[in-house]
Amino acid sequence: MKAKTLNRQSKPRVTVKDLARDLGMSVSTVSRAFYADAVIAPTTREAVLARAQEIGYKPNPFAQSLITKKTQIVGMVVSDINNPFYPEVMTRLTEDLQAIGMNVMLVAASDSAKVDDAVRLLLSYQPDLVIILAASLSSEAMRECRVAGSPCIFFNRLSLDPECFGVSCDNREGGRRAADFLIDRNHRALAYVSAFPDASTNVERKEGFVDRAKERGVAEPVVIEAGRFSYDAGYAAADAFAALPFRPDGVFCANDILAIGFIEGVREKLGLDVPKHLSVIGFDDISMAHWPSHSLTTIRQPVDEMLATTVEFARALAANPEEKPVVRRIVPSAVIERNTTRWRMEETE
Amino acid sequence: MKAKTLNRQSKPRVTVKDLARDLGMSVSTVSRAFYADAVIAPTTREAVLARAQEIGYKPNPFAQSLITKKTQIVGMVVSDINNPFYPEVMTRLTEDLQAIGMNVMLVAASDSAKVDDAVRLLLSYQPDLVIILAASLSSEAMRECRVAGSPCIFFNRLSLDPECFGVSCDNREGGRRAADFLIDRNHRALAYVSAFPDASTNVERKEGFVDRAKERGVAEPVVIEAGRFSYDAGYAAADAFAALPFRPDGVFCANDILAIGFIEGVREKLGLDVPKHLSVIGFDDISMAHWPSHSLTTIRQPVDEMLATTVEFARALAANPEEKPVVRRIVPSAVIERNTTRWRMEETE
DNA sequence: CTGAAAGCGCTTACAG
DNA sequence: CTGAAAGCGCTTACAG
Repeated sequence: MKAKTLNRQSKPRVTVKDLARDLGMSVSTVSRAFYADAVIAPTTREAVLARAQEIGYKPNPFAQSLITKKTQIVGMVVSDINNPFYPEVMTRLTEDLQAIGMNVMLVAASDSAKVDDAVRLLLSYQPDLVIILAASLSSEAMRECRVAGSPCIFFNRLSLDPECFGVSCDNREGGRRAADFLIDRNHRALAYVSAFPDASTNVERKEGFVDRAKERGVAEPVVIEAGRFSYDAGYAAADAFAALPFRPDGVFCANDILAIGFIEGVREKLGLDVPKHLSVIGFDDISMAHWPSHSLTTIRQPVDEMLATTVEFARALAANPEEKPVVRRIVPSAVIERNTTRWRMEETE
Repeated sequence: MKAKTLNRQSKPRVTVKDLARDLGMSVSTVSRAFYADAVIAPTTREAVLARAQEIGYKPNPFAQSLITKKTQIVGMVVSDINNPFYPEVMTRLTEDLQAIGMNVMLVAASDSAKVDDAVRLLLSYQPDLVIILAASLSSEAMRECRVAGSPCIFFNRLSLDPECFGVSCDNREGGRRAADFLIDRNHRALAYVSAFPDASTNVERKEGFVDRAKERGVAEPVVIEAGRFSYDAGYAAADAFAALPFRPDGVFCANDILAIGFIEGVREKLGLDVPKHLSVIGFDDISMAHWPSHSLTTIRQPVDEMLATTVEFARALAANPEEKPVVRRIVPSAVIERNTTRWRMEETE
């Protein structure tokens, strides 16, 4: 319920009618000029488009979607903004989507409880699809998307729902590579610093890491629960690390920002040096990771491919909302070695 | 020009007609229930709203805006995503706007040349207003906004255009405080690390800093041109710093991310210690600034007030697009002292 | 206070 | 290939 207010005073927009009158054509013909596969004489189309350009006519998207039931709108749901990985993804995705004529309607929610409300608001605009970045959607909210006819794409963090599209990197493989990297360099006491326990990214990275360690015959990595993907959580996790009955020499953190916090916590609070006393690996390769003060060894997300895949899905869904859901996992880079890891001496066990 | 495609298959949405039939009322009456100041019997309204809730009816915003010429959409233009200050602002602003029933349409453009195109696309959705974060709009683009009847609010970085709203902190005052802080602590050789030369934020911070130094009778601060608001620009600026004929002992950087890059450049490349050899002050107080590894002395932006003011403007403009433009500057915090600054010894000059 | 009718700016069968 | 007409889902004078 909103207050009724005066109409906008600005100059009235130019409409199909205006353009049709100007050209001495019917509105139907003018309209057809804007649809690639409409039947219309090429020369007519050209004339219409040229004149439209001149007098600044563009079809009103609201009127269009009223009829076509297509909005060219993609909803984007964001919540975890602590992680610098997302702002970049968000803006690049937006740009790429704009390039194919889709507009992004942004929905933000600090805590996930509010995500559902936000999604509801979003759905009233009938987005052709919704992309979820770093947020989990309640199954209720997902049902609503389905009813509204807006398919979902989960980016990075995946959903259990088989009805949803997904794009992420192969986190399990990333975890395995982290394990191999450390084991190859003689690390034998491994630990995983775990973030949000329900996030697929966290779970898969952990599983890959732990499984591979077992396969290689190394003691099962200990898991430290940091609980979230954030600097503060990593910093706090240093305490749990200190409380361990032994000191791991190789630590894989759920992502970069967590690793950076962890390293600083370990240094400040425990007086330990990385990589002298322990090696630390992150995940993402955010730009901060290569800053000299961090110089973090990490695994790069295949962001370009992930973005391209998402846009591809978006395009397919815009054309046909009934498209069958698929989730694509893209293999990440090998470990990028910087200054938070090093070889361990061979030890007699 | 787009491809024509099949209509969405999903269940048809429930419309006013459905609800009216269900309630045995006219569509006019049903419609009126959703407008606070429409003439309608309170009991009728209640009945309509209750039933709408039950069967999941919500007015179609496209149909609504076709008539009211109001879209409840605010366009948000973003470009400088290197600066961690913006993601937070972006999401908080989005949340706050959602809370008053407005939806955010995001427009991103990596380089400012593309901003204009992006704005054009945005305008086809006739946003009730557009908020510009960290981007400059060409006067051409601003003219288009005016023609389209979408007023602009510049957030943080201001525009010269007197027709635009603006919300920022009092950057000049911030610059003065930085000068006072350093001078009070016996710094006598001051420098300013300048970012994007056209940004009002940069210009005003510099002017405040320089003016205040002069007022206090200290030698005019030297200006180092870093050119952009980014870590890399700050890191690179260390070279220009080294090339100076003397070594400043107090440096004020245009913002935090620049300061962090500068400090690291100075440490890594020149082997200087901050704050031992020189003090450095940033601007913004991004969350990174209080991380132990940076522990940056800085001036906090009054983000809460800036956000509140922006939302207030947005609300006013939604009610009346003819609202007279005003720019509001909010006084920033005093310098927040951390570990990149310290007292200088009294020197004989 | 309520309802019938016109109309917002478009697209799309349907005829020609 | 083009045009006249109906209709998308709403709101809002206008009558009553």
